[in-house]
Amino acid sequence: MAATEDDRPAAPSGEETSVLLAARRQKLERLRADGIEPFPHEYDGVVAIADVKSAHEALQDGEETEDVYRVAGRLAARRGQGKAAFLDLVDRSGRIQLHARVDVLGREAFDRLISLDLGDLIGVDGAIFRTRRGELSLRVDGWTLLAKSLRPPPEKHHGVQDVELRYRHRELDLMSSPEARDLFLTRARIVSAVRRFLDDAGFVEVETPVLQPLYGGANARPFTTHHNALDRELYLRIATELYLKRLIVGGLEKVYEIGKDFRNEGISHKHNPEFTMVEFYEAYADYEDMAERTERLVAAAADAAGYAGEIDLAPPWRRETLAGSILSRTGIDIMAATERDQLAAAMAEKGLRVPPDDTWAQLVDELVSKHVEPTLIEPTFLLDYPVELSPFAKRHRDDPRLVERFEAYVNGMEIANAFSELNDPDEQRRRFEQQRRDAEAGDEEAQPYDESFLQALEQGMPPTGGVGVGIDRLVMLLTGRRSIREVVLFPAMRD
RNA sequence: GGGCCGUUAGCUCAAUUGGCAGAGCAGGGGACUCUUAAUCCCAAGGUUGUAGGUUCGAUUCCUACACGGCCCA
Repeated sequence: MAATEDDRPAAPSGEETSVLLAARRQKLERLRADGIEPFPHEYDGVVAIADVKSAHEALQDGEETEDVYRVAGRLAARRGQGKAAFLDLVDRSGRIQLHARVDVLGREAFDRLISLDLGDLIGVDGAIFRTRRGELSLRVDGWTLLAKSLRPPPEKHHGVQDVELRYRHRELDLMSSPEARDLFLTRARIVSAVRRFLDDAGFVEVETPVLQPLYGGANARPFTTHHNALDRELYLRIATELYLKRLIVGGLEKVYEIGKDFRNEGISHKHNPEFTMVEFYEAYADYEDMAERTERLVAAAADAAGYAGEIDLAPPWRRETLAGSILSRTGIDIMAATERDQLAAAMAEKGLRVPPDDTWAQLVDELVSKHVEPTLIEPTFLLDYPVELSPFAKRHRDDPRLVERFEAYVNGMEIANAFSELNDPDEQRRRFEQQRRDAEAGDEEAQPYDESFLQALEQGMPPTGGVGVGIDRLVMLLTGRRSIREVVLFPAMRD
């Protein structure tokens, strides 16, 4: 009968889409009806697929063994031949081909195996062999359903391509993309390497508050939240700096923290509102010492990541003063043009854009980010910042207009920031007062006045060097990714 | 915040000037004991991001919005 407008089924809706889901649910119910538990509790003795394969690389084409293994993972593909079938099983370490044969398994177990859905999780006992075509495979002697999958997996060959879907449902990206799995395993190795490097150097890992009565330690706006029982506002930290320095006051001497900071600012390829930072502080050290530690830490992380990029990260890195870098790129001497209008005039003379409301410090920042940063491809320390830009850094021993501070740049991107830490409490108090004036003048990123921190400094803090390294950016650098969202498992997304 | 691009089946992608919205994978039925993007046969799968507008007719043109990407600030 020819279909006409009138016999067409009613316009399909969400229910129609769920034909695929209904088929899987039906299989689930069938399994239960047949007395098979679709979600068993355990499966002991599993071996990584990569280990199974590497132990038998020497097998000849067509050679069979009775070396049996137990593997487990997700069913990724199926190629049936009627009374035999090949299936691909994927675990975190890799993929292995399974060979299911009715004469080995018996009719029932065989039929049940090949009627599984792609995406189902199974465990397999079997003997390793190499097919006549040369692929290491496992002959399925027995198998167990470990978890029924009730949703179809991503496309078998292309995986998830839609960027939005990859970010919102990273599990789909991970299950379908070995590259995605490798990336996040590499990220984990980088974090481990950072921790190991600092542990080995005698640093103590600590944890300081994420929820803070007062935020500080960076120029950024915070997220605020509310504590119900205390009925008060709390802030999510923007940095760990001030608490870590209190631990230096307390005598822990070398401390570090790896954790999330939260900054209430725009999202870009270099910025996620929550990001991972390692900060480490070392008593009796200055910023020069910290520069050496930083370049060695990054080299250690690069080694752990198997970094093979074009940029040479081996120490020692290039060192350049901030003022010198601006002078060489633009011909403007910020140490000569020390007044706001002087600098603005110098910039105008060179034909550079001058944001009319910017302060002297903001103009310097503008010059650096526009004209210097993009040129810093090889790893470079920019040294000696204007005091106005650095409320927690100690004055430069040779020039009172500067502080002893560096930012480390690689591939045009800032990856670290460090100071000889300001430990004179009276000087710190004056800096806070300046910040308060900046805030009153409308600077939303100015530091709040932190009396508690000042009291800590008054107890006496040894000369100290401190560094913060952005872990996400380090991972970007070491894995060659252009967006922070690629290296964060679940990046911030709009609803 | 501005500009450009994108959004079509569960997934990956097509669709001529504005003229019946297609394919591959996955899923359903069947054949197949060395396949590997397995193959072959059959059937099914759609509110084309959302809301409007123009038109006899819109996936296609226009407006707004949402989400995402790239570039700029």
